[in-house]
Amino acid sequence: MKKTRYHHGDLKNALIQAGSEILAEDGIGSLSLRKVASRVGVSHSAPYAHFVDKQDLIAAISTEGFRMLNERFLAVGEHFQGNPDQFLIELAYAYLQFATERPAYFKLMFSGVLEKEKEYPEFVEVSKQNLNFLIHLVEQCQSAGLLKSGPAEVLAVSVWSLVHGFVDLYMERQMPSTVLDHEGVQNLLCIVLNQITLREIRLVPNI
Amino acid sequence: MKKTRYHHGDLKNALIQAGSEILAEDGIGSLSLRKVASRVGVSHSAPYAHFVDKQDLIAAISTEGFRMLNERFLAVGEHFQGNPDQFLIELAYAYLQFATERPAYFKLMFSGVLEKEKEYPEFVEVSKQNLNFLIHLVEQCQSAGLLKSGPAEVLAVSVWSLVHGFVDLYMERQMPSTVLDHEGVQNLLCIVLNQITLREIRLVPNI
DNA sequence: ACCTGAACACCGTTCAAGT
DNA sequence: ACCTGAACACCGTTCAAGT
Repeated sequence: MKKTRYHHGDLKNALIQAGSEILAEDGIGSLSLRKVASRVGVSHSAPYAHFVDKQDLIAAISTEGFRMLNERFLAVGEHFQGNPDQFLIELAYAYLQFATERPAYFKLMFSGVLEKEKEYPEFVEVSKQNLNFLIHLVEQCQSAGLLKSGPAEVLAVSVWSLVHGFVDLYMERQMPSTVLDHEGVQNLLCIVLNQITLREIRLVPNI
Repeated sequence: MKKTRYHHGDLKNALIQAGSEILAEDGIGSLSLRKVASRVGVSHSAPYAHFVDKQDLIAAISTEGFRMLNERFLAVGEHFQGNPDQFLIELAYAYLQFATERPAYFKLMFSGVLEKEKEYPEFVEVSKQNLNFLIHLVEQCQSAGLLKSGPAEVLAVSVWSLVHGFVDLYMERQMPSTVLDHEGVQNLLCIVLNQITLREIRLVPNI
């Protein structure tokens, strides 16, 4: 809020915000420290008072992305409580939706731009939250007879692999157009998801 | 072979080769046109006689990567002819192995570094070959009763999504260490793969 | 046809200096 | 404590000029 002050007040968050905007507008290739700095109206070296690195800024933006994905997961969770069939398909759909609506974020988060993620505790923390939510969801699907029994953690990894792989290949335009044109993305995602379910699940239009 | 000539002879391939080497040695962040040029001993503007862009060079290197992956697939195919159970697990393992042995290549190929892949016909061609091989393999697994029946193309997309997602998340260090330490990567990949098989398949040590 | 060298507009990062 | 400006070593890309 309080901008154009000579000490600015909250430059760190302003830089993260500006970085997110540049990412959304012009893609990952245009995300430079100097551009971020100039967008908030500070000198190109000002960011170094708040981030040790470009990597450090990227870690913050990436963490923000995982937080956004997390929010979508939680929204799905709250909306479909006690209906595991819908749970799984809506979670997958939320994943796909996030990727298509915020492609640059998705790319930043899952394309190894951030080199040493283990060194950023906030990043590790929010990643862990995402996985824990997924494990919890898998457990509910298991007790509803929708998924195989067995260690929920392992099954969560399977579900995540399938959904992430599908969405990633879709974003990379590696999905064969023959199949995409015929089925549509959402429908295809549903069919793919059914490879690991015990009962057939169906796509519902509303969220 | 004929180097240090003033017209060089085969600069285009030499640049691709040098780019591959830099990629393998120092990672994707160090891959610059200028460095590639200096490695083969030409001026920094010489590459522009053979590539319109940095993207153009990246397309060539990326295509090279898909060709390498293709070769590994074919090797698996030749080795395990008529044994669909081994087919599937070995294919997944080959995918994982390629990613771990050539992480920079894997990242380059599947991280959206190449912006408009559709504009590079060789890239499109080799991608198509990969998918066709996978479809063919899925058909064999289907007739052996290892995979669900149904359109092989759709199932191929499912298999690929699962394997790619697993390997990608593993490379991004998003796999929970709890499960990784307990199972081991290859074993976990096998367990994950079993989520889509009708019969249980097991990991075999040799390739 | 293929390559060079200077030039331009960008980068990330550092550091002495200012408030 | 927070920010600026000059400086350095890098980029991608262009273009007139050389062979």
